[in-house]
Amino acid sequence: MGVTTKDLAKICGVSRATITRALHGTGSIKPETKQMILETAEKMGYQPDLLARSLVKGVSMTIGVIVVDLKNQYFSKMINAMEKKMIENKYLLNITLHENDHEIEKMLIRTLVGHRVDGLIISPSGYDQAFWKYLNELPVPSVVIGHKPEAEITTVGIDEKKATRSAVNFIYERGYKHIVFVVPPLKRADSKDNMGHHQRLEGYCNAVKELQLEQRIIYGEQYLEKIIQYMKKTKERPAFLCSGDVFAIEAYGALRKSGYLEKRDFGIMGFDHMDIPFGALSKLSTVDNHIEEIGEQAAEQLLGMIRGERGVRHLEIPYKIIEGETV
Amino acid sequence: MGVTTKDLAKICGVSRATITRALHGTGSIKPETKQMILETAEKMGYQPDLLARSLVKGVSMTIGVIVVDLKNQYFSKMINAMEKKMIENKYLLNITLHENDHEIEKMLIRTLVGHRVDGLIISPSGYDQAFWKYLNELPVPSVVIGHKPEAEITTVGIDEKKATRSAVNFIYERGYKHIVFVVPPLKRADSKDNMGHHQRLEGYCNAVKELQLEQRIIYGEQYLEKIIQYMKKTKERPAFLCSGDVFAIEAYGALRKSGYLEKRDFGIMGFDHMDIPFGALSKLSTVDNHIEEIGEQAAEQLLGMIRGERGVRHLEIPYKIIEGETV
DNA sequence: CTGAAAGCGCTAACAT
DNA sequence: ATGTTAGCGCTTTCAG
Repeated sequence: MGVTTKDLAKICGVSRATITRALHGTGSIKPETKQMILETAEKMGYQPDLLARSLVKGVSMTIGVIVVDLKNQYFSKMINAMEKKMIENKYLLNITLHENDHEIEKMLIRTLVGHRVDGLIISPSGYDQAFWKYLNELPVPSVVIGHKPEAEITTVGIDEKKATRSAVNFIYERGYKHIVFVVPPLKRADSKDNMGHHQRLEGYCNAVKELQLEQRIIYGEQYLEKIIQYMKKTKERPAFLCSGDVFAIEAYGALRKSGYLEKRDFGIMGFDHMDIPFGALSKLSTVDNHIEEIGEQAAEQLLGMIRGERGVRHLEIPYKIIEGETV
Repeated sequence: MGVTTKDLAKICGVSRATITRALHGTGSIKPETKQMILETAEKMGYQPDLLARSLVKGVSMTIGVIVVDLKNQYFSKMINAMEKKMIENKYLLNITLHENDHEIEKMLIRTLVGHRVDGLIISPSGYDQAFWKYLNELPVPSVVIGHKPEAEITTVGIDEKKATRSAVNFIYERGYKHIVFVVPPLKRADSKDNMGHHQRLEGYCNAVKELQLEQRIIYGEQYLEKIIQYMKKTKERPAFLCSGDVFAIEAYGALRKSGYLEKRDFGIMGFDHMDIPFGALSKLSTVDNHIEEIGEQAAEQLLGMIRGERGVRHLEIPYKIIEGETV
C-alpha cells in the first residue's frame, strides 16, 4: 500500500535491519545514517504497518471490549473512560455489542481473539461458572465488569448489595417507614441477566429484613401503573427506591402527573447517578456507582495482567450516596 | 500462540495449502480429505489468525471511528447503530476519541491507518478545506458525519439549517411571535467546532428574517440565567428553541423553578430527540435528527466505498419534527 | 487433487 | 556499525 521499510532500504542504500534500528533507536547505529534515514522516512511519509509488527511481536496493542449495547449511558460512559486510559498506553479499543445474546457474545469473543487482541473487557450477558471457565481458558487475559467476588475471574465493580443496603438505610434515616423497591423488566427471566439488578434486589431484601420493614417489590413491564395503584391504596408516605436513575425519573414523572408531590407525598431515589438532565424541580437522590472509575480501573487491571502482573482478583470500587432533594 | 495451519498440516499429514483449501472450500479438494481436516481443526480448536490473514490479503476487516467522546448520547447512539451494521458485515470497529483536539485527531488517524483499517468514519473536531484534503489523501476511504454539501468529501447527516427553519416555522404556526434561539457554550470560539450548532444558528437567523420576527439569541455559559432574566423583562409569551435537548431540559427546569409554566408562560423546543427520560409533566417538543440512521447510513456508505463503488457524495438523512407538548 | 515456493511487512538473532 | 537470514501465520500462484 504505502511506503515500506523495504522501499526505504533501497532508497537509503542500506539494509532493512538498519532501517528498523534507525526507526526504533535500538541497537547501535551511526548518527548520520540514522539522521538520514529518519529524514527520508519523514519525506516519503513512511508509516509502519502495525499489523505486520503485531504479527511478529505477538502483540496487537488492541483490547477487545464486549458490552450489551451503547444505548445505555452506563456503558458508553464507562467505555469513554476506558478509551482514554487505553489510548494513553497506546492501545486501541475494539468495541462490540452482544445485545444480551450469549451466542453472539461467544462469536464476538472468537472474532476478537482471532484478531489477536491482547486482552478482553467484558460485561457478560450471563453469569455462570461455565463462562468463567471458558474465559479462563482463552489465550488472553480478561476482566469482567461487575463485582462478583465468588467468580473465578478478575472482576471490577461496586458492591451492589452493600450499596443498595446503604440506600435503604439512607432513606430510612430520612424518616420513611415504607420503602418500595422498583425493578424494571429484566429482559430475560432466567436470572442470568442483569446481575446488577439482581444483586440490588438482594441487598434491598436484606436491608428491609434488618430494619424489620415490610418488603414490597414492584416489578415488571407495568411498573409505572403499579406505582400509581400503590399510591392510591396506601395511606402512608412511601419511598420508592428504583434500580436505576432512568426508571426513577420515569416514576417521578408518572407520580407528578398523578398529582403527587415529592417529599410531601412520597420519596424517590434512583441508582447509577446517570446525571441525566432532570428537567424537574428537584435534584434526584441516587447512588453514584462511579462508572467512569470502573472503566478506568478495569483498563488498569487488564494492562497489569497483560504485563504479567498478578493483579487484584476482585476490585471493589467505592460507591457514593448522592443526597439530592427527592428523599 | 494457539494451533496454526502448520500444526494442522503436520497432524493431518498434508501440506498447508491443502489445509487452507479445506478451511475455505476454495480450489478442488477430495471430500474425505476436507472432511478429515475440518474435523481435526474443530477438535484441536483451531482459530485462524486474522492478523496474518489481514497482512497477506491487504484487508483488515476493521473500521476506524473517530468522534469527540462518548459522554454525549448523540455519538454513543450513532456508534451503537454503526456497530450493528458493521458486525453484520464481519467488520470490527476501532473506536477512538479526539476530545476536540485536532492534534489528537491527526494522531488517531495515523494510528488507525497504521493498523490498516479499511476505512474511517469521522465526526471531525474542525471543518476546513485542508482537512478534507488530508482525508482524501489517505490510503483508505473515509466518511464524515454531518451534512456538508460544499465539502470535498463524503458526508452523511441531516440538513441542520433546513431542520432549524422547520422548527422555527413549527413554533411560529403554534402562535408564538417571539422566538428565542438558545445556544449553549460552544467549546471553542474559533467557529471550527460544533458545526451542527453553527448551522442551526444560521438556519434560525434565516427563518426569523423570512418571518420578519425579531432575532434574539441567548448564547454562552450563563444561558440559564439569561433565559430567566429575559423572562422577567419581557411582556410576551416567548418560545425558546434550544440547540439540543439537553439544554432544553435544563432550561425547562430553570423556568419551572422560577415559577413559569410551559405553554401558559412560554414555549420550549429542543433539538436532537435524545429521548431523555424527562421526569417532567410534558413531553418535550423537539427535532428528531435520526442519529441512528445516520450511523447506519455512514456505515453503509463506507462499505460501498470499500467495495469500490462510487457512492453518494453527500447523503442527506431526513429529519422529523416531534410535536411534543411544550410548544 | 495436492505440494512446493514465494511473499505480505516487520523484527530479531546472528554474523561480519 | 551494518548486513544476512529466518520467521511470525496465512494465502496464492504455479507445478506436478
